Amino acid sequence: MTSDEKAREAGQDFIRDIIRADLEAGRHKGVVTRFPPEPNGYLHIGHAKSICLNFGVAEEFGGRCHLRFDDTNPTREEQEYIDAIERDVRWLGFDWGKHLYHASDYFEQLYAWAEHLIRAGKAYVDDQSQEEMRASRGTLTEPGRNSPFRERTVEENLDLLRRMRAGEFPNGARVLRAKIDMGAGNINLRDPVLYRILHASHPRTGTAWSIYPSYDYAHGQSDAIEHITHSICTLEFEDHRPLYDWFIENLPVPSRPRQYEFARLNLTYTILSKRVLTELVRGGHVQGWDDPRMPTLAGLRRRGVPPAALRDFVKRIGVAKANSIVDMGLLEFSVREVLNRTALRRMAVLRPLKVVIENYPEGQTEELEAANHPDAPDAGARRIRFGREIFVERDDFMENPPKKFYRLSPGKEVRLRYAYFITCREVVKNAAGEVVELRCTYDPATRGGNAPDGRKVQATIHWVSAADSVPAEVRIYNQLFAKPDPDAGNFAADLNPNSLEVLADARLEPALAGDNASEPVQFERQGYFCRDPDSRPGHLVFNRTVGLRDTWAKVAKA
RNA sequence: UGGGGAAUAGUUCAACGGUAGAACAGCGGACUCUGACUCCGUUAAUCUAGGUUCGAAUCCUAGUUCCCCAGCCA
Repeated sequence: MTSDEKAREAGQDFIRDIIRADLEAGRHKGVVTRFPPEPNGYLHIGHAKSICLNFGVAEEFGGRCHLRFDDTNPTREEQEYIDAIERDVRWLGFDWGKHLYHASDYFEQLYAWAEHLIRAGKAYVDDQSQEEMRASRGTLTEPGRNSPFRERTVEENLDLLRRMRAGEFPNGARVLRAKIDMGAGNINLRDPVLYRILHASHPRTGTAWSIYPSYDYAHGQSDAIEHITHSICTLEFEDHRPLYDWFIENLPVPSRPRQYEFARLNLTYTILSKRVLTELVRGGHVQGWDDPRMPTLAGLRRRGVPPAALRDFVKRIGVAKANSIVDMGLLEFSVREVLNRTALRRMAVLRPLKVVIENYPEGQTEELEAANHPDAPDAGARRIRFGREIFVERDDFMENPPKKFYRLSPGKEVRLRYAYFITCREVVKNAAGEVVELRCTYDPATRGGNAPDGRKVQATIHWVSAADSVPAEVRIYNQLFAKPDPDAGNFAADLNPNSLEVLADARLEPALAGDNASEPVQFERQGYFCRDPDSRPGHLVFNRTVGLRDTWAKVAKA
């Protein structure tokens, strides 16, 4: 596909409309975007929306997208996060090529521009304490007051800034502020801070600096240095745009980027806030950043969500300026959509119920053929061993079934997938009255699953051989939060106590012990699963990525 | 009560003065060796009130509701 074709196929959101118009008007030769994470946490699905937008737009319009770390605050940034972010962006399917940058790459230039602003009388060093600054900033409805240090001479400001840089003052002693308008309705324009003193070691610049630029001061100028054409960010930065523009207009920057804002992603039953996700990890509410219940890319990956599903999801939700909350069900749809096409089929019994086939000769076994993917003959088939004793799913048997229950019950005949028709003859219970075993008979004429006499069964159920299946632990994940709109301010109260369900006694068909560990599989009639890295020889662990759509569950509930 | 934004089916997004459309969800049906997949059908929306216009979701006016901003976080 040529880039013209790609551009035509590009989505129809307002960002792409703007870019299309800019290109047609000749305002830019090409489009350059950037994804600018701060390395203070792991990326989550909300970032995936931004990554797909920035990299997607660049690709569609034949431009490029930079990965730039917004590493201006060494007190909360770590190398671990830098590594994780690079890994996650790559995993999502995007490549920044040689365009890996850091705001810290520009510290020297940013500093030079700070002196430039001082010389132009547009910045000054303020000695007020943090409390004094807060008090003089005014409120949402009242204007602020000018700092008593606002009219220092250029020489004094230059001297103080240089000594700030040299590390002569303790943290918090002074800041460099832009001289804009303490009476502005937009609080971001009330002499914002450009530099603060931070005696902290930076992952990249070490202890070379004792002052660090603020986001507002660093971001736009970094964009300009990289010749970013469209600087796409989220809605909360909308009222920073006048400040973004002020710096660009008052500094001799090499290009003229423009900022555009879109609504960040919100998803039901989860919280997309780095602060909350960090607390979930640090507070031990989850096992780590890659806990499969986490909406982090690392968590989704471990859960078995394919990157293609995330990209599909992002395409479906669109890009707009209205705050919204996307139904988690839509993500699940995208996951099933991709996995249904790609995942090989296997049989696994999550909650085993033993079945003895009374008329099947003792000691005899045989091999039956099962398709790896019924809709994709190219995927081939594997052979599975059948014998006198098998396991079926407990949920597939009911002693006193309601009318619409098609599966096994006393006297009822069903098909064992790829095997035989069996009929339930007897129910064996323990002293507590619990069903512990089913005695069934099979029809040898139905080998492979078809009756020569053409008779039908209402249900086909999955099974595994008792002798040949392998034990496994299966982890079922439910929503991390019990409410569709958990309170980020008090998230612990809304946690779902049943977000993790461990099934310790599952039985898998043996192929699953040998299959390529990273491949997703469908456990027939149940859902999509993947092997968890916790697996060890002799102890397999599988994660449920997402269940199959379950119409029966709805019928049963009604 | 300052500044900045946003309001269209249950949800998310289109429609850019000319028949309000899609996806997901829902409902009904067909098919089926997965109660899956697939296919068919179907319910369902322009925040309110005025105005401009032959014609308004779209333009104007007034209002309503919701979101963001008072870090030396990003």
